[in-house]
Formats: sequence, structure tokens, C-alpha cells
Amino acid sequence: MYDSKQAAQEPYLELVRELIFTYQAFTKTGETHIRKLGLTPPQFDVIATLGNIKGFNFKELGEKTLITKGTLTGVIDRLEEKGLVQRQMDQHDRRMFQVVLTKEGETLFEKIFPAQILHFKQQFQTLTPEEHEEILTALRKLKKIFKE
Amino acid sequence: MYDSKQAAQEPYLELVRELIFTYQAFTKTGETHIRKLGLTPPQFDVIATLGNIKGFNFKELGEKTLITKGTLTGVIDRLEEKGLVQRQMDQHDRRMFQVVLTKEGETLFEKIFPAQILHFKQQFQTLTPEEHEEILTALRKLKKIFKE
DNA sequence: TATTGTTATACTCTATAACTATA
DNA sequence: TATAGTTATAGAGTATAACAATA
Repeated sequence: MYDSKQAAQEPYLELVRELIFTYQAFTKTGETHIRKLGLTPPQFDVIATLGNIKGFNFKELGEKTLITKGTLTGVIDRLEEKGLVQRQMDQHDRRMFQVVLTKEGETLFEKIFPAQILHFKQQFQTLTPEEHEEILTALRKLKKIFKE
Repeated sequence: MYDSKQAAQEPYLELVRELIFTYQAFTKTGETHIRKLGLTPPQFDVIATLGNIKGFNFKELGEKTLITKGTLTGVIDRLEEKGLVQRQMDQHDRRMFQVVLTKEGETLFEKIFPAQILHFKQQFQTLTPEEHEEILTALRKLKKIFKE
């Protein structure tokens, strides 16, 4: 990924590199876990987005997950085939529908997060509360930079 | 994405959520930029990995980019078709080759980072050197957690 | 006319496993 | 036998644009 000589030329690059490496380290473990559940990353995104709420309509779901509509149709089709989500037509506007988790979808959702986090729990516990807070603050500062 | 009710139940989730949001904030801008250059994200990864160094052999490149070998063959094929990288056979072990940037690849690489970073430069300059260092330290701690 | 979601197209990435060539 | 990289296969995601149905 980003090279260190370049980072030396431009100190901001080192931050970006670290962000990328950190995120990759997270997803590498996470993705393996997700695949074991028989989900692809976009499918996981949809399940995670729908968890604990009543549902989103197709358009909202696309905005939340950053998946474009043409692609989203296919992703939802596959999740519906797996019995994890359902399309619920809107009574008032028949162009629209809500995407909601089925009972099986809910069950899967409830398993995903504890399992993901359990995986890192012991490691997280090596952080002091101060370190924990510092990391949180650091990430927020960085996020703000990218958002403005 | 990750739900906030769940995060309240498990404090580590908040860190993970922040990491994801921060990374998304970065890539959302970045990906648009990358696509405009005619590259896919994996192709960009390869170019970025090869920038400013003599090259990597196929296996090393796979390890750096986290792209599995079967996939990497295709990615490199496409970059070679675009004239951005080259396979350079190893004299000693004829099973291996180095992947190196062509002159055009170098030129592209030299454009990518300044453009990407310029985009955030003013924002980065709002950080004090201490904040800069703190963020770096924080990310490294987090990375270590995911790697162990 | 505008909006919602589907379909079509063409390409790329993905995992996995069998394979070839060299060591 | 082991290693480096390719090929084959099947499925999934991606952008983009044209399309149908409803508002």
C-alpha cells in the first residue's frame, strides 16, 4: 500500500497509511468471519444496517450502505433467497417497499456482533481506559479532517 | 452499518464503529478520485504499493495488498494491458518475477498522492504536531489489537 | 414529468482448486 | 516434494444507462 519514502516526503501520508493498515487488519479478520456465515461484505452491510430497526425502504438502504440501486437489487434478491430479508410493499405508494429482516435475519444479526467482538475482546482489554479514550478522540479528529 | 444501541452495550464496538466511519469518510472521497483515473480499488492498491520502490515479486505483492494469487494474476494482467506495470522475470529463479511500474505507471503514481493529499492538506494543517503524533500512536495501538 | 425500483450489459473482483513449470 | 504463478469455474459486486410502473 502507501509507501514509506513517500510518507517521509509528506507527513500526512503516514497518517493515511496507518489508517488504511489498521482498517485492513480489522477487515481481514472480520471478512473471514463474515464469509463463514455465508455472507459477502455487501450482504453483511445490509444485514447490519437493518438490525434493531423496523426497516428501511430501498432508497434509504442504498444511501446508508453506499450501494447503488442497480447493485442493491441483486444484493437484496440474494438475501431474500437466503430467507434473511423480505420486501414489504408500501400500501400508499406502490412504487416503494420496505426491506426488513426476517426472523432468521434477526437471529443472524444478533449472533454477528457479539461473535465479531468476542474475537477481539481479550485484546481490547489490554487497553487502559485512558488509551481507549485517546484512540476514540484520535479517530474522531481524523474523521473530521476527511469530512470537511 | 453498526448500530448505536449495540455499541452502548459493548464499549469496544464504539471504537470499531469510529474506525469504520473514519475509513469510509476517507475512501468515499478517495474512490471517486481513483475511478476518475480509470483504476479500480484493487488496481489502485497495486500501483500505490509499487510506487517509489524497485518492485515486489508476485508473492510479496499479494501479501502487501491482501489480494489472493488467482485474483492478483488478473489484476496485474489488466494493469499490464494499460501499460502501467510490467512483469520482469527473475534471472536466478525462473518461477518468479518482479512487478514494477512502467514510466507511465510512475507518472500516474506521482499524480495520485499529491492530488489525494492536497485535497486534505489544509485540513491536516489544523492539527498540532502533538495531535498528529497522538493519532499515529492511537492507530498503531488499534492495529496491534487486530493483528494479535 | 419525476420518482422508484428493475433489467441489461460488460467488466472486475472473489474464493477455491486443479494445474504447469521450475526448484 | 515444495514453491511460484496460471488457469478454470462459478458467483458476486460494480458502474452505467435504458426501462416500466406508479405518482
